[in-house]
Amino acid sequence: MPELPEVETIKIGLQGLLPDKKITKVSYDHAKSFPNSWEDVQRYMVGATVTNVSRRGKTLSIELDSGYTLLIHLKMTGQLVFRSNHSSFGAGHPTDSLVNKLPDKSTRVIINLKQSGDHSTLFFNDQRKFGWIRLMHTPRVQEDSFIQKLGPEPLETTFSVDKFIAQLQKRIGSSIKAALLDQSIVAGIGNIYADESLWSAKIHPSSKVKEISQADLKNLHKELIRILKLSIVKGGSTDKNYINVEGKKGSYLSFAEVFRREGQPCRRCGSLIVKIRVAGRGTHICPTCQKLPRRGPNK
DNA sequence: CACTTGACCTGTCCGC
DNA sequence: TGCGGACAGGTCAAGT
Repeated sequence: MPELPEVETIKIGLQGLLPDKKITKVSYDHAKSFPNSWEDVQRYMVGATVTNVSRRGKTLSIELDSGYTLLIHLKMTGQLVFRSNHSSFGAGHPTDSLVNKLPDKSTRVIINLKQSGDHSTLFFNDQRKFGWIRLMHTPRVQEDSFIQKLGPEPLETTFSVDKFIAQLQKRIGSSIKAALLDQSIVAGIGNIYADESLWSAKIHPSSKVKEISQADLKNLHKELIRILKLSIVKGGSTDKNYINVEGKKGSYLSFAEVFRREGQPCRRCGSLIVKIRVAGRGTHICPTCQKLPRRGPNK
């Protein structure tokens, strides 16, 4: 579910909430959502204080002063929601807020926190159970195979056009959509931002990487960065499940040009947006703006 | 080897 | 209203 802008929004939220809070209790049952042993959780997590929160691609890290780190991937339906139990702590939440309904049947992990007398709770909810939290020794996070495979961060200044094009050479025969979704090419792009950036750059998602001109790839690089930044400003995209740490939805989708806009007019040319299937994923395009490079229909 | 397709889960929506 | 099937933003193993 969450892609880079959503995870970044969550990271920013947690950065303002978690550091200096001490973990007092951890409740969990589903082994796949949180595979660490009860003993390890007691030893390295309970009693530890949060020192930092960071993001790499779609992965979040919550660093603890015990020398351990919680590595978190939300996959499709994961949510991290924070609730302060201290009544004078801000205005609180509306009574019908999702925040007040937690825990619920999708809650996989509950982390209780404390800071100078103020109690709070971080809920990890995940309807489809694809997401995970892993407690690991901090020095080993960088060597973790999942983290190691990740490509460059698209919002870092070192992510140049040349870097982007060089990365894409690794998937030269794939469709550009499959290449964008490959986390080892560029970290953090998912279905929404792949579709949106390809529309902006007027590239058909089924185009093979090798068929796309340098000029178009250069443009795609620019549009991708622009869109990711814009989405972060808008608090990310909420299609069905995504909410931030306060339980609030993101607003980027109201700015989306193609994603979930099938049947509606393209804002550039007026043609109706259609939904097709590329790289096994639902894919939204403007059939007029995004033409396949020469040769007939795709596949 | 390069690339594509299911499987992992649960919930929802759509057509009959 | 009920039921079957398709589909959902991610990733990896298995398949071509």
